[in-house]
Formats: sequence, structure tokens, C-alpha cells
Amino acid sequence: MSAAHANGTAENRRRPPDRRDRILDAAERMARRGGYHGFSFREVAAAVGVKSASVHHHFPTKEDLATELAARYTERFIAGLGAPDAPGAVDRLVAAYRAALRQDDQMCLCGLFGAEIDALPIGVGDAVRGFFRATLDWAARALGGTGTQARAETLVAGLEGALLTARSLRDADLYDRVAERLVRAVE
Amino acid sequence: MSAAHANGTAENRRRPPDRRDRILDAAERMARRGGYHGFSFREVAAAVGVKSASVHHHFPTKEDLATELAARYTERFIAGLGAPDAPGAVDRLVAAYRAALRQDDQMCLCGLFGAEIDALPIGVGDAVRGFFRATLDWAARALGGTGTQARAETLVAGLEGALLTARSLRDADLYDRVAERLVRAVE
DNA sequence: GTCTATAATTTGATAGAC
DNA sequence: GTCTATCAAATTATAGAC
Repeated sequence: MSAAHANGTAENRRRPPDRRDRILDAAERMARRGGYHGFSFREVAAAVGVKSASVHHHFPTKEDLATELAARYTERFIAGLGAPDAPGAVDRLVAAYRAALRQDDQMCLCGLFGAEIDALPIGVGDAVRGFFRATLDWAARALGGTGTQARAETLVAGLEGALLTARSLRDADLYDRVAERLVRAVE
Repeated sequence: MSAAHANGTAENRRRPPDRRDRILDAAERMARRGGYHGFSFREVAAAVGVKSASVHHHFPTKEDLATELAARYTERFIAGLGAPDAPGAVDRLVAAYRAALRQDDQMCLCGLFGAEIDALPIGVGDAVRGFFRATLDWAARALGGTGTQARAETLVAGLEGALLTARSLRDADLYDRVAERLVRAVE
């Protein structure tokens, strides 16, 4: 891989985001509001300051764009959680969903895509399942002990639902109340 | 109100669904798959066997249609739960979301709309909040005791998230595992 | 890599005949 | 209440110049 294409490798981190990344940033913001059918090439292009044909150059189809959106979201989400066997792991998972609510003021991308799962192109659905598998796996390691699968499922599903419900009712505190009880329930 | 327009009153229940109801039925099925931006007047009309202009006659705008969709969904959902102070109320709530998963094979309409809440017309968003308030109120009555608000929030949000996650992973049993633990957590 | 231009289709919505 | 016809705008996507 040449240096020109190696954004993300050791020598090329922290560069200003290139056009492709800015397209993904804009598309993610819109998809986390209105879902897969809630954003368009033209809207994304306008937000970045280019034409829709340029977006198609980087992502030929909407399935390509949305699939990469979900894959990048998953990578960042899992990476942002840190090590599942380090102290305070469960609290970090709660904080990650809490940041979506209070800092981003947005839904979890894959939570929203998951709600539309049967209306998504195949590749996007697969990427969404990848998010849930990765997050459940991380949570199971973070919890440890016995019955980790069902306990991880309760925590992750509960946090997704708490985020969704808190946003619907515009009551951010609801998330904290639910999260506290979920954590105690899976301890 | 004349009898001809009194569908739903004591004397006129159980009539074959009229066109307006069939439009709502088709629209609900589509909205529970793809959300607000995942269905169109033409698709709904085709499913019912009429033209899109006829759908507009019953529901002038998409906001009108989706608002009534959410309101009817809420009425039916709450009515289907029965009395919150009768025995087995919590299990009936769990069964209601379970039926969406296993019988309808669909998302909760207001759960999906809730995930898109910031991208919805005002009236639809208000109706979605009405669903969550009504369901949380019912759950709080069903649970009784102390701390009913937070316990009801944990149960309802948890069941919404369990439905969403089980559908995403195509693992219906996940819902049962999560629901069992949620019920114990809020007992 | 971005642009102009455009194709082909779909969208929400309206006018007016029957 | 339903239809035909239509509109203006938006949609995904492609061709080809620069």
C-alpha cells in the first residue's frame, strides 16, 4: 500500500480528513437522523461542497456508501470502547451510548439501520449484524463470569432501547435511569 | 355522527374493513419495514388496489397518514394489553412485543419512528411521543410498588431494544432471553 | 477527482372529470 | 370516492469533458 493511500497507518494518522472521509462524515450525520432512506447523494454532496457525481466516484452505489458507513461506525465504536478486560469496561459501554445521546444528539447508526433491517440492501444488513455481533462480543468479555451471552444481550439491547426511547421523548435523563438499572441487572 | 361514519361505535364494530382502514393497514406494514421515508403513496395505493390520488383523498399529506398510523397503532397496542391492574400484566406486555417479532415479523411502528424522530414531521413526532407516554404509563401501573417510573422505563425501553436487536441479528430467541432478564430486573 | 449534463424513475401533491 | 392526467421536484446513477 502506498503512502498516498495509507491514511490510518502509523505514518499518516491525524492528517486533515480527505474528501472521502468528509463524505462519510456528512452521510453518517444524515443517516443517524433519517435512516437509510433519509439521506441522498445530493444532500451529502451539498454538505461537503461537491456535486453528487463526485460522491458516486467514491461510492458507486448507495449500498456501497451505507455499507462503509456501518463498517466505519462499528470500527470506531469498538475502538472507542477500549479493552473489555480493563477496569470500568461496562461503564465505558454505557458512556459510549450516552455520548451518542448527549454529545452527538443522534441515534446509534446501526441501531437505526437495525430498525430498518428488512428494508436495507444485503451488504448494509450484513454490516449492521457485524456491529451487533462485535458489540455483544465486547460486552460479553467485559461482563465475564457465567451466562455472559444473555447478560451482554440484555445490556446492549437495553442501551439501544434506552437511547431510542430517551430521544423519542426528548428526555435524556431517562437514558441514565435505565442504564443504571440495566448495569445492576447484569452485574 | 351518522351510522355510516360511525365505524368503531357500539353498533358498528366488526364490519369488514373499509378502504380507509385498508390503506392504513398497507401503510403500517410498509412503515414497519422501512420507516417514514420507506413507503410512498403509490406503493400503498398499489397494495390496496387503488390510485395514489385516492390515498390522498383520505390522507391529504404524508404527515396526515403517518400521524394517524401512529395514533391507531398506539390505540390498538394499549387496548391489546388489557387492564394494567389485572394479573399477568407484565407478561402481557412482554407478549405484545414478542408478537410483533414472531407473528408480525415487524418492528414496533413507534419504535422505528422513534429512531427517526428528528426526521419526522411535527405531528408524527408528537404521535410517537404519545405512544411512549401511554405505554410507559401502562407499564408503571402494571408494575406498581415504588420507583415505578424508572422500572417502567427500563422494561419498555429494554423490550424495544430487544425487538430491534433480535430482528437485526435474525435471532428471535434473543428477545426471550432479554425479556426474561428484564422482567426479573424490574420485579 | 471533479465537473456538466442528462437519463430514467420515483416522489408528494393537485386539478378536474365522472 | 375514484379516476386520468399532470406537475415540479427529488432520486439513483451514468457518460464524457477537463
